[in-house]
Amino acid sequence: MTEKSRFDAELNEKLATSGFRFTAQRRNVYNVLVNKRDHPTAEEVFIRSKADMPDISMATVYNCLDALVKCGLAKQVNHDSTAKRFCSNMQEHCHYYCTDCNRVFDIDLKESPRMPEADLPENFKPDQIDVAMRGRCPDPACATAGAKD
Amino acid sequence: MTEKSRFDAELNEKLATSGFRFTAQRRNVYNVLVNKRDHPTAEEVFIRSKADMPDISMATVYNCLDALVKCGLAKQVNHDSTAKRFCSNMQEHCHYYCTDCNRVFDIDLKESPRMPEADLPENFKPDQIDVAMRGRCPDPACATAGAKD
DNA sequence: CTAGGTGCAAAAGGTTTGCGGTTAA
DNA sequence: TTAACCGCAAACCTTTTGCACCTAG
Repeated sequence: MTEKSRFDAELNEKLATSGFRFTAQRRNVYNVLVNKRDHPTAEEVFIRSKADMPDISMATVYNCLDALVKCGLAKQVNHDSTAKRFCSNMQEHCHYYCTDCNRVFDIDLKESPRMPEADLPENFKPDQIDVAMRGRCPDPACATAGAKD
Repeated sequence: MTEKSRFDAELNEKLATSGFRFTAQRRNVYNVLVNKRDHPTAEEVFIRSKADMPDISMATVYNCLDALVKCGLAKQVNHDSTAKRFCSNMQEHCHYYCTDCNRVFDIDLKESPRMPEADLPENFKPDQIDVAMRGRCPDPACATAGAKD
């Protein structure tokens, strides 16, 4: 099986499991997310998708992103900004938001984030714990940006 | 000093420190945030503010919320939904998002969230770590909502 | 064949901006 | 006195929706 057909087969299976059809647009959008994992906004996905598929529409990009989130191939990332961003890294990780350049970085975790039972009021039982960090990133332009604040 | 004038004095000082003026609208908006700490959206703040100040405008509510965030009296909370929410609890705490009723709960932390140096790539130095949890809240309508999913 | 997906255009949130008048300091 | 702030309305940006056509299964 070629690399390309394996990509398609895996995407197809995940989509089908959640009752979604496999379409060229969904493959294209998923491909965009996987190829450059920089947490693009829907608009950025739209622009990149048009490179391979000039007639794709914004509404379809939203539809595709929604389907990918629902079938477990992508996650929404909620930044401070208004537009939602998308992440195709489904491994356990957390996000580092650069307060200077606004980029979002994936940070792998060596241990799962834990929330001691003792800290939780009775009957709060989280399914999921997200850790987000804010600070400057190592890019020299940001790391040395102190003066301009 | 009465309770009311102490509230005003503290607000005034925080605003002044960041170069903002003390206005009746800002007092009103801050009062709304402090009185009911349920993480309202800008629109909800607008509605509640109008109870005491019927002529306040939406643009002013945004301006006031922005000033309060900038002078350290409130924080933005980024939910999954589109509208930003606001939190006047400035103590270290984390947020629990009920996946059923969408309410946001403050959870106090007994120890600070920590991120072992070892987990961070070189030169990432977070100023702030946010922990968010998702799951059902203890409200009976949510806690027993499994069937309808 | 047909339910689900697509493209388009219009509408619906949510937030920001420009401007003339008002006000805190 | 005057820079900052207010209210209003229009603009802007992001996301959703309605509809006629198309296509995967």
